[in-house]
Amino acid sequence: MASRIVSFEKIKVACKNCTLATLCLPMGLTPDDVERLDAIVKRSRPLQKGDHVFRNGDPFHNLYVVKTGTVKTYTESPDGGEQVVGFHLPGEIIGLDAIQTDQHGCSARVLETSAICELPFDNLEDLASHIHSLQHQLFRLLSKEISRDTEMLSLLSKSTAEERLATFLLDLSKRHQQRGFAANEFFLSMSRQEIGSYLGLALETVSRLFTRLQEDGILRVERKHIEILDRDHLAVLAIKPAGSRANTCQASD
Amino acid sequence: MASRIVSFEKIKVACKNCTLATLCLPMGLTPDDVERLDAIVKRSRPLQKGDHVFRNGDPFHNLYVVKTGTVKTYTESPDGGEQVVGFHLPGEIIGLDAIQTDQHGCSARVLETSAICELPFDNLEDLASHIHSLQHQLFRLLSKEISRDTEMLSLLSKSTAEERLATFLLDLSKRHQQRGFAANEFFLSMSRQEIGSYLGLALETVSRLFTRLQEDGILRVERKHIEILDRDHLAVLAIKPAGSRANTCQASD
DNA sequence: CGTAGCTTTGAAGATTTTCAACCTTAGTGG
DNA sequence: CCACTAAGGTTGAAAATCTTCAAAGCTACG
Repeated sequence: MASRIVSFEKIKVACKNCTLATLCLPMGLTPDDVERLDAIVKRSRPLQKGDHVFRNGDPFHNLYVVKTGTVKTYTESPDGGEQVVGFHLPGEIIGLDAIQTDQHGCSARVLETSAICELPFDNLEDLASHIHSLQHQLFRLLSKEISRDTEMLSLLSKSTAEERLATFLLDLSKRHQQRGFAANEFFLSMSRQEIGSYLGLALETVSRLFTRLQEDGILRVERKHIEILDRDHLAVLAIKPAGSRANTCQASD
Repeated sequence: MASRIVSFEKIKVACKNCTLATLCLPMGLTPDDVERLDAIVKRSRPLQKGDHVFRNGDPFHNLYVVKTGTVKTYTESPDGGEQVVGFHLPGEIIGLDAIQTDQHGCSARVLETSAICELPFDNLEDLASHIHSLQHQLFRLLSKEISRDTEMLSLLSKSTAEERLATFLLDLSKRHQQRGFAANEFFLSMSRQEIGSYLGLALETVSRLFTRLQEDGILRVERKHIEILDRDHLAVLAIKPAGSRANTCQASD
């Protein structure tokens, strides 16, 4: 009983191997459990820019953890165009939407050379039914993804182009920071077009906004390199755009 | 072993009591399991139009199953406005996004007199770690919610007002049908404003679109009563709006 | 019957998209 | 080493869609 809960440090070490920080950091796992979790993780070869992690329609076997690099997930329009539905940074898990159908409902492609780990879901499920805290952690993980999507949804249905881009940049910044990178300076691994697709804007609109934010002294933009100069100002734009265009209902009571 | 898997019929009967068709129908549960599942469900009193199921910030204890009626979930803007993030029909489960934070991240209010069941999540989790198929079903449930959100996200970032409304109506229609109601004729329990908020459109735009779809012979609209007259045409609008405004990327390979 | 709330409709205004041209960067091959 | 090309990015002007503001109509409910 005394050593039932392993220290965070030990978990971190164990997880450094499996890149499962996301999964196992906040749990109380025994060393034994960690070992078993570690045993089911497969490290895949590094993927090159443009390679697919999985494609829409592929049978579902694994969840994937982004170890390094960036992954975009997207759906295809009937006319062959891509609709970006997410960008995924190191430590994030993708493929969660496929559990339901046993088929991947979108495609995932790496935006730069990336390392991706595989998590065979059947094994994970088995393990979860033995390790209660792992089960709980998985529920939380799925729930978190739902929260993220809901937030994004709320963003897209409410806001102006400016608010969308500001929110997008702050979100990216936060995620970089959580992963131990600089909060106010980072590289965009995606193109203006991909950002536009994700935010529901034309690529020209994205470009113009970058220019404007730079003119206003809020950002420094140099192609894909972004520096946030005035974070507070950016945060204001993210909440209330210049001319507040309100699609919200006034409370009815 | 012979009677390990209970028949669908028996499950249906058991579930009629607890409105858990969504949860237990596709599973292989023993009669014993069903009983245990049934035992943790609490039937709440009927809620009146405008009552809250839960509010943003409430501590998370239960998931909720809509038994009859309609529920809207929404977040509040700083300025007091409401941003609708979902409409929920009988058989659907709400509160899934709160697992992660132990707090509800949005509010839920019924749009008409509704019956809502409570599912204490702690109990559900305990049960899931004993019943493997229940665990699996819960994972699927959460995954499905993610898929739904992703689809919605894809819709909002891509499309024109017309495409959004057409998709919205087809989605509602499908969900009505799945629940055994008429597919081409139903009542909207939400206002134009709420639809607009959900779809990211001004309420006037929604109203105008209803008028136009009626003029085109695609719908019959009479306040909240909707009849779909030309489903195929509506489906075309949902995929490719009149003047295809494309925020999609052309595939780069 | 009258008021309150929702819906419809019109016209003006704003934001965003589209089309088009041009610029920049990086990579390739002569 | 330089010119050339392709891809991505920027910028401008016109066009379209959607929102906003305003007013009037309809329904329901007390």
